Amino acid sequence: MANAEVVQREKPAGKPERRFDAILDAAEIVFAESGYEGASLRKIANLANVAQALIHYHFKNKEQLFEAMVSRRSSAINDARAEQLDRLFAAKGAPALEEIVESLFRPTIEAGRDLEQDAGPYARILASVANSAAERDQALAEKYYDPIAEKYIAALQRVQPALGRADAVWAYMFAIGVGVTMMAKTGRSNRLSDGACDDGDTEEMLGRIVPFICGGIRALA
Amino acid sequence: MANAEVVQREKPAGKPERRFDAILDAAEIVFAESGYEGASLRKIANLANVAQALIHYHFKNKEQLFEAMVSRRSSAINDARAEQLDRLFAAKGAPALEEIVESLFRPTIEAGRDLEQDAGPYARILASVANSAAERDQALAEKYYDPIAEKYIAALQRVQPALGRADAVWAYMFAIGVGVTMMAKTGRSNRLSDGACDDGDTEEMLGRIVPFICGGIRALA
DNA sequence: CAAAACTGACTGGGCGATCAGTCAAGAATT
DNA sequence: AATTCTTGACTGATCGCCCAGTCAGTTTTG
Repeated sequence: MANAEVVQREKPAGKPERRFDAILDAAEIVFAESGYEGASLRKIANLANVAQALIHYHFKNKEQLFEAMVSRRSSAINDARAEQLDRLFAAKGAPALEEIVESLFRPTIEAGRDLEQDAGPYARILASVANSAAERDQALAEKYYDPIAEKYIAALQRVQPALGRADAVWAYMFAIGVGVTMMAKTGRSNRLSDGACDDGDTEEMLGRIVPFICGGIRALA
Repeated sequence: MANAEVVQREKPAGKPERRFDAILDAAEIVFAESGYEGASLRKIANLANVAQALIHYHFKNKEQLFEAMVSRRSSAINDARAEQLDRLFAAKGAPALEEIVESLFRPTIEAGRDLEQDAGPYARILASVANSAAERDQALAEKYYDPIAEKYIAALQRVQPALGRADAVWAYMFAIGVGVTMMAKTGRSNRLSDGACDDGDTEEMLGRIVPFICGGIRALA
């Protein structure tokens, strides 16, 4: 899995929409609500209004469909992250810690905007991949998320020079832990607060997550 | 599901080990490594050296087996938490924030000690339940973890009076987010740090998690 | 000897995957 | 300009497998 390249047929750029993307959109929704094992290719094909065999035609098998879906979203998210990070360091030599942390989460929130109004189902998939010890999920995390993680760890050390390399890694992991859990929007905070803490209100949530994480990082430094 | 009581046969207390617990132990391992959907009763029965039908005899079906497993561990963990929390407030009127946060995590770490040396597979199950939006998982979180959450939210407000109710709920959610992700021990921090940050070394990890979370909470207050 | 613990054989159903084809559309041939 | 050819997109039917759950019957235990 780790070394298996995703073989995707290239799709004609501006051409009249193949069902390729429709399958990925459906996969995102079904995988998000049922998990990898719980999701069935039948449900995905049905939601995409497509014969089940077409999934195998485009993506070979379930595992590669899953990877193609992760690849599509993670590329969009991590490109946006890298761009924001570069811009922050280009504009001023030393951006605020808050700006870096915010640039870590905002692209994930906006990743699902094209499908629906909220952060979308992908955040839940991300949460399950990030928290899973399964070989398949770890391989995906390594392939699609470790490179950007390196950049953020370095960035944290630049703006908080008191932070050792190990502490910067811990800090990054903790930050991802908070972010990923909250983005999954389980509705638990709403329940525990009688509605006062709405995890569907991403702006309000981000307004608490960012200072929390920055406070935590400064405490480590 | 939310209202379905778990019907468990009571087992004779000190009696010669029924296979009841052997099934739960096996379930813990198999559910942890494959998730709810991915786990099969056949694998569990096999690991427990038991006929598959015995699982149905003791637990009725897969869902109730899962709940029984969560119930067993969460009771042990949350009883220990409640006890430590009470002791902290009984000993001195105002315990340190650090002590409260530590009492939140240590029982989870020690929960798997009887099965093997490390925090055990249950932490991974906990992570998947906590981060899942599936109705089944949310119902379990509400039933088995919301009561202790209330206690911790109140405790946080007592030692940090500047913290409003909503902020205390956010703080608790963020703390759980960090803890649950890190306890799942995916090995990602080891990979990102070239071994410097070992998520298997629970003591070292806890030594970073506690100050991080306390720093975050103080930043919110 | 009765009740509880436990088993092996079985069932129906959903699963991922395969395969032989249909179909539309652009390219090549006439 | 009308034709056949080629190719990539797509489908319906089907296969074998593994799943959760059932049940009639056997063993163990108090």
